Amino acid sequence: MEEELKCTVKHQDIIERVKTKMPKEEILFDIAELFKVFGDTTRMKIICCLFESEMCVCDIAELINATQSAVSHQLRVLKQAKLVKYRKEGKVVYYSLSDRHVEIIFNMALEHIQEM
Amino acid sequence: MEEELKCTVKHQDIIERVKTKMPKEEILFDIAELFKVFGDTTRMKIICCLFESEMCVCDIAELINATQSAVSHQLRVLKQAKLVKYRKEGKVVYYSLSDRHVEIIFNMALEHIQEM
DNA sequence: TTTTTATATGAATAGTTGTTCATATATTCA
DNA sequence: TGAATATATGAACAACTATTCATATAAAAA
Repeated sequence: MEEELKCTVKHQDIIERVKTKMPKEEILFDIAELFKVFGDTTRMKIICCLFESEMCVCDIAELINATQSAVSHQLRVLKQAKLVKYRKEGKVVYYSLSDRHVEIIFNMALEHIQEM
Repeated sequence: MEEELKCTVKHQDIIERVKTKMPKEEILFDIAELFKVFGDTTRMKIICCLFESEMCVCDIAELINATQSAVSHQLRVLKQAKLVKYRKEGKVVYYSLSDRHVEIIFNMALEHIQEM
């Protein structure tokens, strides 16, 4: 790891400054994990469904044209990331977004995409 | 795909409404691709370095404790996603963020993380 | 109680991705 | 020109991930 690096540029002042301002390793990891969850088309579609209203699993599956199983697996990922919450009504489970951040983050990305 | 789905809940009114408001497949794909780029710790670290100032490859490598090769590969990914730009000065290449959206998206995620 | 329906989940598999290693390219310096 | 330095890149490999298939669970309906 060190041996391979022969570069000697090292703007030491900048390096020091950045080092102090850089978020902790653990926070960077968590943020990357969060973005990883957004980084899948199926999950992105599910999230978009939920912008409108809460929705049950089989409606989501129909809407995004995926199997019930695939949707259920991905909802679990979203649930673990605390991006969605759910309520049960008999045998039907209704999912919804857990907070407004999701939509804000989505819109920022959309804006970035559309400017390119 | 269809045969496995026996669910018959189908709130047809909601399905129709969501269908019309849902962004196009292609846009959702692009957004997911963008988030995928954010969804890696190494790239996240590189991005954080660049919040402060432009920086050359070997300084980034030293700062985040990664090999020159790994950093270079990931800078390529960031470049393809148009998240970073670069300028050459002799044999040294200085990378910087291509726009302010990156920081906004990052901060939204940070906020979300810290509320959980 | 048996059947049907809605959802969840484990295992297997195929596809993707990040790192490393070796090497290529390009620029500077002696 | 030749050596050293900064960066880029292709190939190989290991690790991870999303889907499918089969099946489990749980609630409702018959």
